[in-house]
Amino acid sequence: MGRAPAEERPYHHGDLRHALIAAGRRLLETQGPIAVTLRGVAREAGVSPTAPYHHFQDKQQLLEAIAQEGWTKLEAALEAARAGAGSPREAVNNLGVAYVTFARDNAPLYRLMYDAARDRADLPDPGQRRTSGAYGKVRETLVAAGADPGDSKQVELITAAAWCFAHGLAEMAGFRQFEHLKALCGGETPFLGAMFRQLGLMDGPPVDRER
Amino acid sequence: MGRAPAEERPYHHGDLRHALIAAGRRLLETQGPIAVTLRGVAREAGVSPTAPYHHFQDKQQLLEAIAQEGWTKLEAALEAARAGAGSPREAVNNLGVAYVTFARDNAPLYRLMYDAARDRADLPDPGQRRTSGAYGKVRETLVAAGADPGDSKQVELITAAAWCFAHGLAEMAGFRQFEHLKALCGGETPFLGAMFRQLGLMDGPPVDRER
DNA sequence: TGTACATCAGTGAACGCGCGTTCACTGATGTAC
DNA sequence: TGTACATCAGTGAACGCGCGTTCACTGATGTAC
Repeated sequence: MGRAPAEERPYHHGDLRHALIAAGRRLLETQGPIAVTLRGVAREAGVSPTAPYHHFQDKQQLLEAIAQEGWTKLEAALEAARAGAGSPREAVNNLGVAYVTFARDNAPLYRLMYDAARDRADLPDPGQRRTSGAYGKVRETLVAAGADPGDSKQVELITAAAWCFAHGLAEMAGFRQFEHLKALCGGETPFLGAMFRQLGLMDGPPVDRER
Repeated sequence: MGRAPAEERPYHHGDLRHALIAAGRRLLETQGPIAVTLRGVAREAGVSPTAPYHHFQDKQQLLEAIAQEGWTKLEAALEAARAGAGSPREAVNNLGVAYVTFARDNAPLYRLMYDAARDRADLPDPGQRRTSGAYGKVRETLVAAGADPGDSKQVELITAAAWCFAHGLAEMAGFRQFEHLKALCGGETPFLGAMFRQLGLMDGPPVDRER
């Protein structure tokens, strides 16, 4: 049952908290969201059904921890995408593609992230932390690509629009209806590029702000 | 328990199928998605736990029927919004606002609709029925507003973009982070208008955005 | 250094619960003759 | 028109299941003296 033979496993796990989060993500990806139960996660981690209570108050907190780790992963993926861009313009495109790619590669996790956020009516980081967090990264990148930092309302509008669009695209891109369009565009990535071009974020005057 | 006193209710319900769908939607809105169980729906309809089996093969089919009715309602809302517009341009805006409004006013139903669709990897109508259905309505309206009907790839791109954007906006608009921005815009509806304007669908004839 | 003891991190049995579904049934309805 | 009978649409008891959570416990670890 456990991941390691029982005789090698010490009584004290060492880092059960993270092991439980990892087990939860594993179940999420292989069995889907309904498999992520407290008992199921404990089972997957090779531990008794009550062990998780030493690390999480209840099931909800375990789910939140899994979601939180998802946001951290997403943030890292966005940072990597932005860092690899040759220009601010390219950074915006890369960010969008990275966002949708993350959502598609980790679909059940992505959904859990938003389910947890919805329960609190709050995204995990934007708003509070204005510069860090995934949302803040998008805003920064859009400003670097030419959004007028003096017009804060417009910056917020354009950031919100980009975020909503990426989210909608991420949730839709799995539907079969879009396969024909993807083929017309010549593949998944060109399709995403073409879609983001509809948003027109990158069609402004070519203002370059090297940092 | 039942909606009518037991002594007034005949043994044969008459239209239990629709009564169950209505009961399901009622539970969905008042108790949330986890309350929508087969037994719970039967209870809410004032009927024994096994009665639904005479109308639905299993729980999944009941959920699908609830979702299907949701799509029909959405379609009607979009049609009404389009019909009330003075110009094609206005129709596009109204359609977007109506979509998001529907999603916000029927949030749990809206989510169920997409959950059911995701299980099949298919939206319920677009693709197959090119002109009818909610998706087809959006496409028609965009063409009427100036999209070049000869460029079918561009029509599909713009329709997909509009749909994804509206969906993303619908899912995001409930988060607290956007309240400040809504206030800046002067309310919910102006906010939605400003957001849709970011998409640029209504700012002149669709230009060739290839660079 | 050794030891008593508090604390931490597990176990395993047990609980009550509501679920989806099956089964055999019964009451109501429609129809052929 | 009455009646036998098939069919339809409900009931209610029962099933096995897995869940979240509680409880009292035990083994392992850290620390004060």
